[in-house]
Amino acid sequence: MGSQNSVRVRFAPSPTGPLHMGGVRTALFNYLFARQKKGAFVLRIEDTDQTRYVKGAENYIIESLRWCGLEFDEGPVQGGAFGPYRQSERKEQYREFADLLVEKGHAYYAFDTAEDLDKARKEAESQGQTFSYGTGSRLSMSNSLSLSDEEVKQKLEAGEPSVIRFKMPDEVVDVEDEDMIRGKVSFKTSDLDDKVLFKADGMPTYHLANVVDDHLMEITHVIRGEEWLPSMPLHVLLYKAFGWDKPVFAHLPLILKPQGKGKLSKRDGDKLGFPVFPLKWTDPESGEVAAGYREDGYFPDAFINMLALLGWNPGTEQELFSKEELIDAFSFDRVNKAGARFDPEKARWFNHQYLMKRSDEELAGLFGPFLIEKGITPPAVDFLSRIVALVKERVSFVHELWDQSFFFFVAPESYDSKVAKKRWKGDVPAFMGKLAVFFKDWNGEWKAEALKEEVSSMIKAGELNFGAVMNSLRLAMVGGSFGPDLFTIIEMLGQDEVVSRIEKAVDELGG
RNA sequence: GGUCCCUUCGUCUAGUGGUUAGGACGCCAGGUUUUCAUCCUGGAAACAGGAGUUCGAUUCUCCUAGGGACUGCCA
Repeated sequence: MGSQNSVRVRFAPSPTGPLHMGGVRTALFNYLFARQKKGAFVLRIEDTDQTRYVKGAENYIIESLRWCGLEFDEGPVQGGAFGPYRQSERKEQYREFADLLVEKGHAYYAFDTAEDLDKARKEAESQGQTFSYGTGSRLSMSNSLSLSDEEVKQKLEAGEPSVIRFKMPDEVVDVEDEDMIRGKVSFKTSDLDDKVLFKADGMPTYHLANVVDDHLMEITHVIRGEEWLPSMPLHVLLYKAFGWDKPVFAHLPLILKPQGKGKLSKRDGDKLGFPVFPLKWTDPESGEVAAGYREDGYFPDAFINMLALLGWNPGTEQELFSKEELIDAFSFDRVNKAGARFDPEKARWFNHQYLMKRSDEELAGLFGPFLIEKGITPPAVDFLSRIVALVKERVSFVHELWDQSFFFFVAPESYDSKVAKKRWKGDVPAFMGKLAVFFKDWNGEWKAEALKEEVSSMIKAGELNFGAVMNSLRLAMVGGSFGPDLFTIIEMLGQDEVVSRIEKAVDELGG
């Protein structure tokens, strides 16, 4: 076992495309556990299937985890004492372990072609059954158990393609394991088949590679998705066959789609308009683009917080957790067994909470590029920060700041007709003209409070409807019935701009 | 079909034999606000069904139903 029993966990994705948010959550739970136990978090790339390799996927995975703030201690980029960290680079070692199993009588060679297997499956299917390569059928297939030693030797020497299969015990035994999340889980070997461990192309399958590497890398806890639960007994048997200590397993519940049946997929995101991937991904083959949380404006800590609460809860009413708090509070016995439906609305809410926590200065800095995109030169940081402070509680994303604050940068181009119809009538238009003059002639300090006081007394003196005037004035300033405190806007806009906007409104809406 | 896993408000969930079944998101209503948003208050909303065990089941057991995963020389 590992030196001084320290915890070592790994996240072992396959570089077959962008990392799904479910994968990110798996990485997160591994990370939280490792950090809490002062252990190591390892990234291992499971690229034993050359046919499914997708260019850029590994990079994407690494960048995604970095964006999420899940830094690992060992991995393909920075290396470590247990490298290499790509299975393709560990290729040589697997054959010898597979052979070892054959020697020990726990595995055997099989020569059946893909066509043979296909045929067997179809045949079984036509009889309403499912073909299983295992104790009941292996003697009727082509392998080192059914063939004579001579035949086997001949085939092997002739270089005939062959795979190595695990030999399930002939006697029925119960394979049990204590899962950190599910407790006791048990399978009967009679229900299991002889899985391929080593492929004809010279590469191991996931099952062999994962067990060998987890052992060699001294992984103490295997934390992975529930989709691996059915192969748990095979892995347990593999550890036993090798005579190795097995790690502790934890199978995480799945993340389900917001509506309908099944697990969350890319299609759900397209359909309901939310990302399924941490980062934007452009498929190198088709050029198809998939949205990412980062590009959609989510903060990484909000994303992580939301993910952590999907399947785990602290048992208290706290919902907002920093990464450090998560590390501290996380526990497998508070991870749910049932799959969790993803709720895009709540994801939004999390982001809103995190946006509110950000300082105005930081948000102003993030807002700048959006202004430039609109052709506006961002004002000084302290001024932009004041604007952000006024509107940030109305948005969930930085990019939404524009819709709530555009009027600080440009005069409204149109006026909400419903508001105009309701407010801009009677004595109001004429009064607006007076207001323009009033503001123009104002000699005092240009401050919200003083201006408000003056305008209020003017309204009273003229016996006008307070709401109608205020809303009309707002209409002139922002173009509608929204936005922060009116006189704060007026103060920030400045005397000339305010006068010009009122004149423009009188011009367009009538005076 | 087979194997395994799962089942509390629409959703995420608390609950570990006796609770008015709690919180959050969303939704609705009222209040605050010159508007909108925030905020505050309130509201509707759940133990899948059936048998047991028990003085008493959301909680324990079994069955049924439903959901999910797996069932590749993919991971």
